[in-house]
Amino acid sequence: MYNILVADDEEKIREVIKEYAEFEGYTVYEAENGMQALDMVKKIDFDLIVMDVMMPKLDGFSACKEIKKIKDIPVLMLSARGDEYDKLFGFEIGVDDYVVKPFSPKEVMARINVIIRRHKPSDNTKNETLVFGGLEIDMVGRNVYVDGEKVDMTPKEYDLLFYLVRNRNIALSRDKLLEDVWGFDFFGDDRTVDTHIKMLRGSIGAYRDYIVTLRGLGYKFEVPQS
Amino acid sequence: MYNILVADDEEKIREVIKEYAEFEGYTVYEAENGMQALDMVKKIDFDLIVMDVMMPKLDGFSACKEIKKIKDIPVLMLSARGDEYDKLFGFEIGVDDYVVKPFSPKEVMARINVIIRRHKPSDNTKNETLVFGGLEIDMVGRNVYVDGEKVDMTPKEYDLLFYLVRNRNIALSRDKLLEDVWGFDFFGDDRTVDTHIKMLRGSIGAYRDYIVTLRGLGYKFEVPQS
DNA sequence: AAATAATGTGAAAAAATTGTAAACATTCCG
DNA sequence: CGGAATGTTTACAATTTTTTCACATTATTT
Repeated sequence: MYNILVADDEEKIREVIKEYAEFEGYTVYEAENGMQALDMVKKIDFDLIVMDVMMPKLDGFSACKEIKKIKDIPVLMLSARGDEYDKLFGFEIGVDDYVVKPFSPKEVMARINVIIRRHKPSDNTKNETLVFGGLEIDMVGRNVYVDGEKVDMTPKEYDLLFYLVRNRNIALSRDKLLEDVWGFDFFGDDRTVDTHIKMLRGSIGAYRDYIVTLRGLGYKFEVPQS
Repeated sequence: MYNILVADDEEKIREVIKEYAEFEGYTVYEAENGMQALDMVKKIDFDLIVMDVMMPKLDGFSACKEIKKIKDIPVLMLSARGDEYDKLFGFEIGVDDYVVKPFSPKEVMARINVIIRRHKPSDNTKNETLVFGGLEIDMVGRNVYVDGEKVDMTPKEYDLLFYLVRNRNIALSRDKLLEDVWGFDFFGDDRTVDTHIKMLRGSIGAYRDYIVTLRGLGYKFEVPQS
């Protein structure tokens, strides 16, 4: 019924959680590190990810950050220590809950149940398409309609548009866009953003000026008044 | 903006949470026991309830159960022990999160923020706008309105205005302005500031004298008392 | 009131930013 | 493997913005 991904480099930990979760009817997948988790997220739709902070290749926090860019999947973080800074940082980047090792499997399961129960109903709200005049945006289905006509775009265009729309009415610098849409590991040129904005504007045709240029800064999505 | 109810029989606990929460902009109400909390829930719409398990008259779990019958308000439970049984029971009756005493106020605040953010999906539609008479300033969206009319400005004008407004009622020397708005690496003329003040005053038209000249010093933003 | 100093203003010169297209690089697929 | 699609960089023109500077105006001091 529900798919769970358990990402931890310790096999024992994965085993324990898997056992408990499968007993409660979840389908459990495993990943050994953050990178692997990230790859799996791209392919499979998980309902929850249980992730260790300390993992080789890509640590839990970074993996979480990247995952949140792709899909809105709740994350339950496991940590070896109850370090408060870790916790605070985790909550900031969108971790939904936090369990300190050594943990009781029962508690972890209780928290998993709470998170899933809470996350599911909100799906109803998320399915809606945002409508800005003749520009309709369905982020879940990755569809964009211009005057009722569906338009195809490149992946980056979708990502960029969705990010702009999610953060509409907010001034976004090129750096911010690069960091959040491209990823922390992008070391390219500022102007790449401009090129994609150009293409995106081309794709949304008549609504091209919903994407406002903020000279000396970057861009923002804003529906013009009246 | 958000209303929080803190229910605990220990005044000290209530105080601490109240202090932290008010600092973050929440409106905090207090209840000394479960029964009082229940009564208040009937009258006031809270966005979150922080509740102790051990309370006179009506304990936290029972109060939570009763409250959930009336309204769907998220509950963050405080408990003296880290008793696993308590936790499991709490999650079952709809407790959203669980913090064990003694807790760190910062962690509690982080959890409060997470729960509220999750329950009320952020509304990006409107930004906080500072209003000075007919001069409205939305720094997040980089918008400035003069008598309801949106005005376009150059990057430096925005930066300068925002800086002046952020530091309103404070005398700012040209050097200070150059250092903070232009950057430490600007090696130009003092008078550059004057030119930009001139342009800025032009842009905000009727409200031009909200930017006050301080002879021999620099400038400041100050709304004149009629 | 005259002299002095500081600020306001307009316009030209200098600098920076952005839109765009095209070249180049990379990834994705069959 | 090879071609198509996508992504990135680069170059350049058009435009906007910033800075400077000369002079006007205003305020302050003597």
